Amino acid sequence: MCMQTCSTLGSMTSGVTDARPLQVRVADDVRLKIETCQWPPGHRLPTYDELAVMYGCSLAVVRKAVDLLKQEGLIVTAQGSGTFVRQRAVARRHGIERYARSRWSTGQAVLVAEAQAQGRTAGQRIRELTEVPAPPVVAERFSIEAGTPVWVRRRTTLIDGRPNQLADSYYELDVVRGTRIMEEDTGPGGGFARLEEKGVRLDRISEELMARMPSGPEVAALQLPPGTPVIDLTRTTYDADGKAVEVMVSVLAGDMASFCYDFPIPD
Amino acid sequence: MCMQTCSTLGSMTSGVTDARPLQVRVADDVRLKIETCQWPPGHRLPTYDELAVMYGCSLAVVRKAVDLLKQEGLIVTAQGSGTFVRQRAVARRHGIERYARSRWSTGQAVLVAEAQAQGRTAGQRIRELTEVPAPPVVAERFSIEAGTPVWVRRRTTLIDGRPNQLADSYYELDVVRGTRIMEEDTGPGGGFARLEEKGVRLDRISEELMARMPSGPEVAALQLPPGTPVIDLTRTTYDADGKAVEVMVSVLAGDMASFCYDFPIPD
DNA sequence: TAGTGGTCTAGACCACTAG
DNA sequence: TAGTGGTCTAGACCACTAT
Repeated sequence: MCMQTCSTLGSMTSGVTDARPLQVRVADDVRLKIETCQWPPGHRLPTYDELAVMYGCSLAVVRKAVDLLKQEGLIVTAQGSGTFVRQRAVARRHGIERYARSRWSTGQAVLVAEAQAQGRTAGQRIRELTEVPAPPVVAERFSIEAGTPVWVRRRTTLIDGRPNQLADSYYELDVVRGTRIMEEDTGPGGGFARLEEKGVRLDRISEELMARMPSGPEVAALQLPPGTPVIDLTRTTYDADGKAVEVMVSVLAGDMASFCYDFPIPD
Repeated sequence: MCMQTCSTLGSMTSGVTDARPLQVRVADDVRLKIETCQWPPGHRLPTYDELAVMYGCSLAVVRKAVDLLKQEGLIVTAQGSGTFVRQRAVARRHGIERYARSRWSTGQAVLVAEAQAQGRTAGQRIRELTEVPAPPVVAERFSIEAGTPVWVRRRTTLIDGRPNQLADSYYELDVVRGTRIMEEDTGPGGGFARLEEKGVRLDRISEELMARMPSGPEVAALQLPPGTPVIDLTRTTYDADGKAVEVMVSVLAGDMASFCYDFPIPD
């Protein structure tokens, strides 16, 4: 195999200290090869040993450089098998049409309807159904005292079998008492349909989004590849009187989510 | 100083291999201390040497653990000074009211109006004003052939002096020809005001968001702390005929951005 | 079994910050 | 100047994958 040293890494031979760290220069060079498709998606990179020879550095430096590119989400490593240029996951689009009343009022839950529209399969696993003291974020939106008992429905949603969201839906107790929202299976149309059955007229939704890096446990729960951020999404649903009836606090895998909002220019 | 070994890291003494990597256990323990505010924001962590003694491991393992927490955005390191629990930056909220016609039609640019409303100062630096072949994403939204010449206005926006967004606004040539959108200073009310002056009636906006990790150059341009994701935001502005008149492709620092959308439940 | 990536050690030296 | 975090080396051993 052709294995030649790369002489493009700036002043590596001289002892001058005006260059960036070796690991960064190595990472830059590899990134360039990937971005120019010299190493296309799915391509197997040279082994650590080979890279060390190519760039004339130690294994530890190669590891650091590979770590940097993993953090950027550019490559993935597979123990015993190799290092590969990452195939970007196709993100699922979240448009506001997923909340269309015509769908859930006819028995199709939001999650399932949206997945079907995009040719995917949806699933969910209930993690917990219980009464808890309202966390500050939730209390604020319900305009109640933090710590007031509220009902929470914690679930993990799955797309094509892969967990993609940790979603906790909060309700005031008297809103859900006696409804199937307190049960594992909420029935046709999901929670929204149950609320309207009870006489609550759902009117508006407010969504707030932020991006951040996942914690260790979130990486595990969502099976996140390295270098994948998460989206914190807080969704508040209001009734016709402007009263919040559901607050959903969720964490989504960033590589599987894209959001789309379409709105008229406000006056 | 009280410096005792931590015995909470699972089976560290036994040679059994059923535990997670040392660096992960160390990171977990430190994360716990931070989350429980035993080490509050701004607190200086023990030095690498001290941590190595505390956890009974080598310096390299401590470095790895610290790297993990840096990636999570939980801590920051300062060479020569120490390691500190990160103070979360207060994110700027982006609500759709920032596009209100009443503001820019009276001479206040969107960027400035939004910053002022939140008690911050806004600024911008024009990086480039030129004609380019339309990138695929842009061409698609304009419904033109990719590669067709379009006008682009590349700028870096600043909030409180820190760069927070790389924004490239694209226009079809005959839309901007002869307007101040082709100049550095677009004048009062910004590009939106100039378009309406020309007889274009702006009607709707569509925003698409995705989160990802920044590339090396983006980290530099946006001065991103480690462990900070970016938001890819593509904004398309349509006129009353449903024709796209501006496509803005931008990259925002994730730790300074939060988005809020409020909409009626669709039928 | 050979070869891959992952974990871990011990230690040298440099760059930066603070007193 | 002392002490901090950052870079880098050399090498041992383990866990996993392919053949």
